[in-house]
Amino acid sequence: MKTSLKDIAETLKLSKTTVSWVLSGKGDEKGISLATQEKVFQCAKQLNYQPNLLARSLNTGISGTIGLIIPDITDSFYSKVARSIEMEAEAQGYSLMICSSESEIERENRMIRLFKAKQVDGIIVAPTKVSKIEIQNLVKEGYPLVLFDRYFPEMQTNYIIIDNEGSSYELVKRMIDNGASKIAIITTNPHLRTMNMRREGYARALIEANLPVDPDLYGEVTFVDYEENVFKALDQIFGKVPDVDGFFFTTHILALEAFRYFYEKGININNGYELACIHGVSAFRVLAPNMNIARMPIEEIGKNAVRILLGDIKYRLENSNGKKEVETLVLPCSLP
Amino acid sequence: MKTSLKDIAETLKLSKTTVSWVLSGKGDEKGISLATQEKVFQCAKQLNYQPNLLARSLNTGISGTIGLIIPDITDSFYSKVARSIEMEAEAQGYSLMICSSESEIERENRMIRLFKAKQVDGIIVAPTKVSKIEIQNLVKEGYPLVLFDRYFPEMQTNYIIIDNEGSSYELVKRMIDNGASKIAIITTNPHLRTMNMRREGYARALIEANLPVDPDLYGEVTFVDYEENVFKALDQIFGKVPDVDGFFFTTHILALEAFRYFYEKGININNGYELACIHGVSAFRVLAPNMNIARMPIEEIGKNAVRILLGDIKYRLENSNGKKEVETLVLPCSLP
DNA sequence: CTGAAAGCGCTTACAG
DNA sequence: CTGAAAGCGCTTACAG
Repeated sequence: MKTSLKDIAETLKLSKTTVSWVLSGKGDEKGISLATQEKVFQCAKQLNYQPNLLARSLNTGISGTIGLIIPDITDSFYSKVARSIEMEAEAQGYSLMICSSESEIERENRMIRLFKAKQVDGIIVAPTKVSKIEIQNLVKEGYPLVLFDRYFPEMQTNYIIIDNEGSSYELVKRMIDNGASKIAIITTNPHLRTMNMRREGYARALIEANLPVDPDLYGEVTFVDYEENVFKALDQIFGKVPDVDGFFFTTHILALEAFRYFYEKGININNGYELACIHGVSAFRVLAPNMNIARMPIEEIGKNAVRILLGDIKYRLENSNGKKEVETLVLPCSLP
Repeated sequence: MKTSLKDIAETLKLSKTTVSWVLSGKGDEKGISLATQEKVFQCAKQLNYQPNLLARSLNTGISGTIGLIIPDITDSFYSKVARSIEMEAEAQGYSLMICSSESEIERENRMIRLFKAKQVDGIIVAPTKVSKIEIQNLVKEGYPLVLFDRYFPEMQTNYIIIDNEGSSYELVKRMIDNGASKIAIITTNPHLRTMNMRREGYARALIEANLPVDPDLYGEVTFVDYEENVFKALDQIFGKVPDVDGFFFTTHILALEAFRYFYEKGININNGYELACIHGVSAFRVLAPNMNIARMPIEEIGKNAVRILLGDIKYRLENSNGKKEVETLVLPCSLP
């Protein structure tokens, strides 16, 4: 049913070699007569020939596919980066396989193994918490790899992160400049370096302004059941510091939940409070038009991830197994 | 560097056949001695053998991969369905390739061709407006295919949609029951059957309640630059019908934009207005806690899409080229 | 200007 | 109980 090179070769009484060369655009280079080339193209079109990319990949060792693993495809940050990566990869002639790890370490490891088995040329991953085993294997094998959003300082890998500390610092500084002095931080997953840095930026801004880093203004929320836990954390903060006058949210998810809290408690958060959040979603334009938002450089992340990965892939092709030195990028957020 | 079946066979002085059988779990069935099996497993583990799935697929004609094409991966509806499909596919032993068509017909066609070239076993697609050529080809070839969200009545395909007319009717009925009588509809892409059905449901509810279907309450927004166009549509409606008392949004995207409008104009939409929307996003819980929302049966869509697709795939394997009759599903939304 | 042959890494009748 | 061989659909030296 499906037509193959062989079918074309047989109908035209040519060799598969010739057909393959013509179809892959090497006709002129290989000095194949225009007449023959024309015949081949004609026949291919007529039989509706579609090359079997699997066979090609098996032969060349190049799949033309890169793998992307993100914690959650429904998270607006990750899905936007995914789109950016898809567009960039496509522009470079690569296709993309996307998988969610669901923040489960075992899923992440499984996905990496799957990608390798499917012979993807390289992998981009926003690693989940403590993910290690398979990422370590990738590093050991010199498999083209780019991490983003999170990274492991003890591992020699390419990575792209945002300037978590600096962005947080700038956000909190703006809140202070606008008059806030009792600024709470609502954060999660403190074991993540990412979150640590955000907390540090927050603290630096406070200290610089001679404000205390008050533990009573620290709201930490476990990620499971975060809906409920955001409420608890806010209850506590309002209990201990009733005149709190600012909130710094380390993620948009926490902020959205907090807005639900404010709404339910009848707190008009857009009046008398300073707000800040890392990463913005469209609902914020309505919910809190004045919130200070550090906008993620989505396009930059996507473009650079693909660029670095393809660089590694190319390098590896040319210097079999040679290991290129890693590239690390700390991108600034755009601030108000 | 990478170990293959051959490497194991050679180190163990066995044939590739034996090794392949053992590793694919057919050792007992083929009567291979436990001693040999043990040796093979040992060696595979030691050499860190990972089968090349490309080679297997080329041989068996089964890639174990299904392709998914959605208009926009950053849209919360589509990304949630994507996640549901990914989970369900994985549970069935399939992996998933996701691509966005970006609502561009040429991209969609290209993606379908790519999927075929990569030999995916079947394709799930939420088609874009007028997409046809390649989908028609798929149908003609009997390629396993499931459409969702949108479909083409003139084509014999599996599809899963929600009950657009019924859900819209129910939503508008609730608004009327709650006292609204001048209900505007804000909609887009009127050439889509989906949107047409939603408008028809809206009209039926009005007519049933002896309310006029007032053209002045009809707000149609082109999808490009919809931000701006939502504002224009609302301006017009308020201009012509100042005492409008309800808004039915046919998509969450339009509603979000409208909330921005209400906010900017200082209209307290949660007071004196009835609201309804097809598909809910988390921000609505804060922006409009009383809005009537028809919740999409995300899990149902995902599960059924995979079930139907795998059914087709299996059927086709067993009856080469036989065409199974198509399955069409109209799922209800859950209503308030 | 064109072709025969080997090989990518698997699986699977067929044979003993 | 195990193996030699063909084949999936390509690409690419090598040869003429």
